[in-house]
Amino acid sequence: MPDRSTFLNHIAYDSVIIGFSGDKLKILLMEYHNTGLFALPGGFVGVNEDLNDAARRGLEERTGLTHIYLEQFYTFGNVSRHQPETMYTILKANGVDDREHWLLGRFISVAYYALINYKNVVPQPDALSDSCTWYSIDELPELIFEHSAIVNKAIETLRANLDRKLVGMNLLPEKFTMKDLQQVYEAILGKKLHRTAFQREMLGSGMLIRHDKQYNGKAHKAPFLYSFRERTLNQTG
Amino acid sequence: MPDRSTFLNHIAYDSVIIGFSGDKLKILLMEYHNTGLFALPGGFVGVNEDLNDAARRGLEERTGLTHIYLEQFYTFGNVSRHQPETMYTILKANGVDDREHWLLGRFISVAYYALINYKNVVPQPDALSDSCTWYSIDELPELIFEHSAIVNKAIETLRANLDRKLVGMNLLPEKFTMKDLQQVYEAILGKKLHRTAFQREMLGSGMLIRHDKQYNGKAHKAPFLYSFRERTLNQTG
DNA sequence: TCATTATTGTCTCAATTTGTAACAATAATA
DNA sequence: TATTATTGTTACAAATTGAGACAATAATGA
Repeated sequence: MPDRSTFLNHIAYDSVIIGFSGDKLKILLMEYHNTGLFALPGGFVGVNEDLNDAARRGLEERTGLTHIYLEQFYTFGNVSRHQPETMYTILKANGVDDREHWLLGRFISVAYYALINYKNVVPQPDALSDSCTWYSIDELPELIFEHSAIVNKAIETLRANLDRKLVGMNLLPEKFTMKDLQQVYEAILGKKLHRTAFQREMLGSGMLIRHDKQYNGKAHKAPFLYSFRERTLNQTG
Repeated sequence: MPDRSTFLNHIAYDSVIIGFSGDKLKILLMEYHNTGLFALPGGFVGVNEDLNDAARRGLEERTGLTHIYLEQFYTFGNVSRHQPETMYTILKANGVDDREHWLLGRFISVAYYALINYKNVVPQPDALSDSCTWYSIDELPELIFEHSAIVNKAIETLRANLDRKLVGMNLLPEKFTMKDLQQVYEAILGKKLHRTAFQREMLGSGMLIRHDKQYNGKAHKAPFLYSFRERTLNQTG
């Protein structure tokens, strides 16, 4: 249980951890013990810890991965977010019955999104929650606080940032086909793209390296595998 | 002097208030009494106040304007930002000699930028400062905390958002010439644009309304005045 | 009154980029 | 060996962009 004296009061962070599988974006959600309440993974900022470091630490604790694309995108601070009853339910379900607990106060939440290759991840529930699982972006359960709004704004931001190239490379494995890459773009933009124009643009950008072909046992021409020329990570700050 | 009990501890906001005059971007800075210290205008969040409302309230107090384009763009929370000695200097210069004052604690700062027509503004110093003045973006004095980094990131964000059209309309008066508009774009992008291509793009976008000509007494063809088709304001949140 | 000056609005044309389709290449299969 | 389902490349029209030419003015001043 987080201790009041080691964290900055009134400040939290929440992370929208985004993965990609086949054709859909997925998000990591936590479910709290015996409550049926779902939330984004998040945490608090140590009194001697940089804000962005705190978010990164929390992400590592949750996913076990250390070098991850993480970007701060907005800070949520509406009074209506403050739902002490909900938080009290969670605390009580964890054996903490304290009406004066510091977590019942009002918190401002700094929101981040992370992009990861979801096959590499074994989600780790924290002390308060009993599951930490991937959910498809279009089949999310109801979330506590204003976490649904946070997810929506994360997707919106991701869309707007797609052209800055950093996105695809963090959602795919080291090597991938042109079709894989196009599916990532389509999942983010929510629309179909023209195959040959997409291929031309990607090849023309010079950001891809072509490798051997991938023989996948299907009855048609085998696609090339590609990787990104340089991995750019740790965009926080 | 802000009171501890009426504001959320550890949380502040700072605003980069951007105006445009002729050919340069300008920023509002405050100078604290008898200290020679410069800072961005900022403030704190009331215990029952939405974060974005707090920033807007502070902006109104500072400029006297009520309908202003205001956008949250990043939250700064590095430990190195915490400089209690600097804050103590400011407090002491204002007659507050209290080593335990709440403002000496560590603060996370949510940063906003605002776009305004700077001719409409009469800057209002607050209780702690004795001047609140426009400075050219390329002639800023040294700023306290990490306020210089905040300014840089604001300009960077503004540049990235320029294509979303909302920018120019908030930096110019109701009616303006095509040249005025081009100068705003050039000041933000930091580079010259091709006159006729710019004109074609702006006219083609359909976002401008053409009005009468402006006879400015110069020995050449008089330019048309334009206005934006719809004013879009209050983008916070 | 009339040429001069500085700037504006429009037009033209080439260069580049984009949208769309055609087509040949090729792994596996029957 | 023909068939099938893709993939990589090429081709070409359509649209956009870059850069300049040029005519249309407001004021000035001879």
